[in-house]
Amino acid sequence: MREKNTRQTNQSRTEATRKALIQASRALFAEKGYADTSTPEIVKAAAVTRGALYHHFRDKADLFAAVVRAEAESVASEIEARSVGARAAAAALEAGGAAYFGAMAAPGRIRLLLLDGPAVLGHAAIREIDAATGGGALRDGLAAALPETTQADTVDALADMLSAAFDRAAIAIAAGAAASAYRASLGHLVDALIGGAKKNPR
Amino acid sequence: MREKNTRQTNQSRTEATRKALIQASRALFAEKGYADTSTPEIVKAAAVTRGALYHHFRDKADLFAAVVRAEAESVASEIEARSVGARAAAAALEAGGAAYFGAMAAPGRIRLLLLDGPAVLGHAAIREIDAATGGGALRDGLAAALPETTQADTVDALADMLSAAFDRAAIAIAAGAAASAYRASLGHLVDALIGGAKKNPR
DNA sequence: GAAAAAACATACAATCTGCATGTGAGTGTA
DNA sequence: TACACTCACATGCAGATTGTATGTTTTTTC
Repeated sequence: MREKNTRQTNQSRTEATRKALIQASRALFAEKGYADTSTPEIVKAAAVTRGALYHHFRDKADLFAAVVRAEAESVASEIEARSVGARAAAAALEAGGAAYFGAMAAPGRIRLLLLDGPAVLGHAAIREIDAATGGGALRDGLAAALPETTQADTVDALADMLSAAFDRAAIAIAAGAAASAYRASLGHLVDALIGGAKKNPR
Repeated sequence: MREKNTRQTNQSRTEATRKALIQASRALFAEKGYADTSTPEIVKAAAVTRGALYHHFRDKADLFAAVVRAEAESVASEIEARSVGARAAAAALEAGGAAYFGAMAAPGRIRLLLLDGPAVLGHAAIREIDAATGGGALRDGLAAALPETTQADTVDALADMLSAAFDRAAIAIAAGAAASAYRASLGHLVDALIGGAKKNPR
């Protein structure tokens, strides 16, 4: 008589356990932050033991990294789904920006990706995750919008800083600032950037 | 026979203890990060007991907040000292930016102010600290450079995002990126912003 | 100069993290 | 299909950390 958990392949067991841990911890990390979320709490929510956690993940930070990676992928795919179309470069940038704000409005994302992520994993790691998921989109869009004579490292730097501006705007909006002011300023900024670059390429 | 610590006023005792704690913990927080710095470690470096720490500060985060405040004040005063002169608005922004990069090059500042600060104290608290120290300078400089018709909340948003761009540039440079590319792009961006705004105010 | 308050000092309870060690369910192999 | 072996957990433990509760020693006040 072994009705429940009849027969399982090792792979499916692993997948189920990892998924349970990532989902449960994502909710807790998002709600209370990394530091205030304990591993006993996580495994309780995931209906798993601490042994399982430390079998699949090196430590608490490693589990957190998996959560952040998954979240970054979700954001990237949401943006991609929402910003199809938009042929012209400037319009594409605006559409991508709007999609980004929409995606970052999901509860907990700002804390996961913009607050705890950099502090726990380091800026370099976050940068890598971002590059591996949807990070290149902004850079490519910007490169398309700027004159071809623009140097590659200038585009990189510009894309990086523009990305930071987007992040800050998302934070401000989430904190209650007027979204309209930030959206307007951002459009303002992108227009100026593209327009200015066209007459004064470096 | 009590030759050392002859006679002390309460105020001087408090000042000395707080200073010792803030200085010692600043070094440790900067080097190893907030999470990896323990209070026993801090009080040992400060030659003080944990009792003293918890007498003067509510908890570890409260001490950290004091460190961050002091650091923000240092940055603000350094920038102010370095960027005197520079009358024209655009030039003042450039000078202020250069001074900011210089100040943020001091070891540990990026971690304190841009990584652990927001994660431990929250974005709102960091924002407040920034506003209380040198945060207004960029906003004022930008307001002077933009046409007077620009709406106030647009200036605020623009200043906020520009500040984020500066922060990101400082992080990238500290991580080994080419400072020249970021400086050039930033000048590029500021010029475009001011130029573009003049012909297309919102 | 005694009482009150401030500035510590010490001890303790509650957690938390990572690891070491033990156990049973899959898997490869002959 | 039996047997060794690996993988996926489960449990218990050691060390460390945080905040607090409770003394003790200086200052300060009356």
